[in-house]
Amino acid sequence: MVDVAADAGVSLKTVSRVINGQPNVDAALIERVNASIARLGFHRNALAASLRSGSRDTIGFLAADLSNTFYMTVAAAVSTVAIGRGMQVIMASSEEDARAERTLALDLCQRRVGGLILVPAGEDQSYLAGEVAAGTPVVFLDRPGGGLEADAVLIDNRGGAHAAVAELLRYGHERIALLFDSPSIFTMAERRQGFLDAFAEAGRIPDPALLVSDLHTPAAARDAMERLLEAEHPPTAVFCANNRSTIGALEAILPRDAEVAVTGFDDFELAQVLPRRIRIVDYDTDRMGTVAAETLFARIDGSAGSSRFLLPTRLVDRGGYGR
Amino acid sequence: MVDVAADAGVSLKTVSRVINGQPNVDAALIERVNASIARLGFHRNALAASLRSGSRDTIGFLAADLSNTFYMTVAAAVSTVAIGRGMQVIMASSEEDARAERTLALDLCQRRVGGLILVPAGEDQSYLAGEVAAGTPVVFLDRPGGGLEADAVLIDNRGGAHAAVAELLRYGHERIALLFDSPSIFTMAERRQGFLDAFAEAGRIPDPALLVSDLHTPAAARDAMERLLEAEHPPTAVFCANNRSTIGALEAILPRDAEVAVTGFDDFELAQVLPRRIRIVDYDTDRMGTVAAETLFARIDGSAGSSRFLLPTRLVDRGGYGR
DNA sequence: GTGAAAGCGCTAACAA
DNA sequence: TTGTTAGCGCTTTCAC
Repeated sequence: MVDVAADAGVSLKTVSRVINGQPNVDAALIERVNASIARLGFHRNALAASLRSGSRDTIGFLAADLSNTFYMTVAAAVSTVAIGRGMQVIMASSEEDARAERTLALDLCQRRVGGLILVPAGEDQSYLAGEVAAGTPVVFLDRPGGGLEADAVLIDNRGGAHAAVAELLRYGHERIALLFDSPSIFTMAERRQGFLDAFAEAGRIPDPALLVSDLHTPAAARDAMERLLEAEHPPTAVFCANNRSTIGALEAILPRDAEVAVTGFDDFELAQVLPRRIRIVDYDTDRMGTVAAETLFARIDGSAGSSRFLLPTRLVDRGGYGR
Repeated sequence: MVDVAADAGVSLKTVSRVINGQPNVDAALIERVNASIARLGFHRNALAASLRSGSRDTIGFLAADLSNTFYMTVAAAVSTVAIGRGMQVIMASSEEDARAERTLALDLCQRRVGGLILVPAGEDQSYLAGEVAAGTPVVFLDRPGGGLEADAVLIDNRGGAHAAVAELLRYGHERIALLFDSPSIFTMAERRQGFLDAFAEAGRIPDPALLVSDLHTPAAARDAMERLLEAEHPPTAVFCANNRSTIGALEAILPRDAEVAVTGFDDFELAQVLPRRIRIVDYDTDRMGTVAAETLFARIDGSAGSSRFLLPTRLVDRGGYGR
């Protein structure tokens, strides 16, 4: 910038004004400065600007698992909102590791992000208290954080699962299987609770033999479903608590054309072209990202308090062209 | 940092050394400094460190469409490599707009990213020449850039399409439809060329009535496929140049159980549970991100020249439990 | 409307 | 092993 100023025969400050489009600069000078900028191939250093002005022009997005398209979709929505505000998003992933979460979150804060959207991998986020107090707001996404007062944007996991299972019970299903991942994951515990709520409400007791946990992959869910189908008293319906479970269950059910009603939490690509009709607990992933970003920006802009958003779910049909 | 130094009764530089884990500091001083850091709740400003040292600790990833899971998967792989090097990824998307691409790319450079992985939306990236010359390497991803000497990591679109269509021809298909998006998109033009190559090699001429372009959505592909099926001379096979086309074609074919062999470019979730066997031109998306990131880091580390990686494809079976 | 000087928070270079 | 000084590139403050 010094060189540009010298080249254009103006002061540093005038160059700064031109670069930042500030008013009260003579049109002729603007011309001259711009010419010098072009001639010298000058490129402003946004880091230095940020350092001096104290402004923050990025936000951090810390997912739990970048290979999960769900978080990616949310990240895309967050990015759209951020770019609309002239900010950009630094993206990282804890890969479900609490230590990595902590390291990355603190690292993002060191980079002076204006705020942080965080999918907690660990139980305790009190390590961020200092940052929040120092003016870096945090919004929890998908799971509530622990040990830290902050906004949270969640899906109505329990309500969605409850509605899905209540429907199956209403249709007369007595033996409903539940396929899910580890109950230590917040969303899984909530969805299982919704399942149990529906049974309790109907005055029924689920068969413990039909509840299968720790299914991390579609293949595991497929094997579990096959075992259930081959058991003495197979289920007449199955509730799959995430899309990996649903896909696995279908891989077991479709080839043998088993008589099992399928309801799954989470929509997925191609659910439309399935040969049989299934029910899906759907929600608006984009909206989740948008709400999280807007909440964060509201905090950045100084709004106080902390709130918890519970995004609604709805039961929809998928597939079924064959029937 | 001044406060920490004062609190610990040491100089600024000693605090700096402790923070950066530099050697040759007395253990007792390290203790004292760390105690002061904790007491004062000090947080290092990575921007200032970066400004002074000239080091760069982020890379930019500029996708063309964040809602496309393909780019997200690549971004995840890039992020993994970057974090392994202690760097982080700033992510943005041009949403297929050349002007937005330019603005965002230059903005990332102003943020002093150490390098840029770019999916070109426009034809011409010569606007980055200054940045590249000034030491910000660029790697093109998925599409080659224009007007700029830089590495590119591409899929073997043409070869993959050629192999797929050659196989269909070998199996005796004469009337093969081609469903694809806009030929102005590099990958689409290449895949179409592969299709034509296979015909030329076999000494055949494709029926122009069976080549349908500008299918941006599964719904458009479905409609196109329906029209083809209802025409006087329907195709006996279809090659779908991307997964949106494949999904749309299946939505038309499966409900009427039409006798059409399906081959598609790009794998997709749930391809496994399709009721009929299809062929897919598959490739390693993760590897694409890894190669791009590693190429970028090699340039950052000073390797010279520019190379073009052509990632291989392979033909695989999907679905088909029903037959 | 324009410019000079100070300083954001840190690290490099050099000195002790 | 520790400290001093200068300065990264920019914006702020305030004077003109």
